[in-house]
Amino acid sequence: MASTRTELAIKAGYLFQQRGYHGVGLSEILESAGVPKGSLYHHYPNGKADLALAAAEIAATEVLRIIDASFDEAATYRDGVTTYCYKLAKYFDIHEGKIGCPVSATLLGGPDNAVFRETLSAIYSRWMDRLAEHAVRFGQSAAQADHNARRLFLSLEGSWTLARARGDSNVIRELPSLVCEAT
Amino acid sequence: MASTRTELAIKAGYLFQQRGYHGVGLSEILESAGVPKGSLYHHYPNGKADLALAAAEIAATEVLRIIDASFDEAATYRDGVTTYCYKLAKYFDIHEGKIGCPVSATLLGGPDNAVFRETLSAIYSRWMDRLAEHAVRFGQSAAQADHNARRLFLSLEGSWTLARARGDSNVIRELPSLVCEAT
DNA sequence: CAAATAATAGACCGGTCGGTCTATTTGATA
DNA sequence: TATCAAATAGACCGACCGGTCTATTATTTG
Repeated sequence: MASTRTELAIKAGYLFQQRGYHGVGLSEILESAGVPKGSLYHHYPNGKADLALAAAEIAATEVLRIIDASFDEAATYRDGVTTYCYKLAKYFDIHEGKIGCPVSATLLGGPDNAVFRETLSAIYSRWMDRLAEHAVRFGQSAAQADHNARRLFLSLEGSWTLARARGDSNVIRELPSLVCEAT
Repeated sequence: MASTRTELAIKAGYLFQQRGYHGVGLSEILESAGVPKGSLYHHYPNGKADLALAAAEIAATEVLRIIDASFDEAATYRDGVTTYCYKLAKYFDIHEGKIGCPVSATLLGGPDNAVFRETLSAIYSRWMDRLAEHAVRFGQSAAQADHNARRLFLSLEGSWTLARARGDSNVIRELPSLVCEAT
């Protein structure tokens, strides 16, 4: 098992993704991670807010990892997009369709804090930049790559929401044909 | 002023859209609407949950109205999309960039309730269907129309999220060039 | 081994949560 | 005007919230 500190952030992350920052109480997080309250405030002196930022950071990095894994093994840009969407759909299913974008529920639902919004904005930019890098690697111009990265990202955010509402991950799997021009 | 019942739902809606179902307390809703607690439970016997459903329904209808207003006065499908996005961006600005999709924060952030998810799913379908109807009206085939409606809807949901994170409504205004093929 | 530090453990606190309940006021109807 | 339901008003409740604090146990380090 990961360190207590990491374990807390991961478990808190799952819960935040399901029911939002204010929808989850500390007691539930603590119980889910099997950790007493003293440990939480030892590792995260600012409590819930710290924990949410850490959880978002971990989730954001995990998504970057998935992006790389998807595009590194791809033959074309569209292949990468397809693999990426399938991996995310699988992730969605594993969590019983109760989970949305790994960071938006945590950070947008949180306190009206500027730090939260800026962190979220930075994470989104990181994702889009990475997607664009891969697009460039497959021969797209910088402008094309940015265009396609943003298009994919925005649609994906929407798909996550629609998938949760419908309880159906296929919405995510259908994305490639929606965002990529017909071959 | 609208009836107490409607006023409550509207004000509650704005607050839910900003901070999610669990992020807003009854006391704040009551204060915002200038209504005592007794009235709330008179008009909405099931309390907060009822109120959220009513708020979502009102917001959903308002969006349909905006869709119609945008496409009815348009010369082409793309014109309609552009007007639609501009209207929504303006709505976003009016509320100081603190507001997201008028229904997702309210219903997805709410109780883990099946009714909430089904209501949300139905609202989304209504929006996409209406968008597709207008697309057909501009000469698109049923398949094209569905494709474009879903593409617009998903990107728009994403744009709302990104706009909130960045505090910038231009993300929404840039949508038409992102989701419509180059003219 | 001794001392210091890190980490765990959980009792406890004031405040706020959503919800209930009784009382009063308002407005329609006879 | 008398009656009755609709609506308003807000005191009150137990539960839970995030957070603080002290005590104890592990772990490192001299």
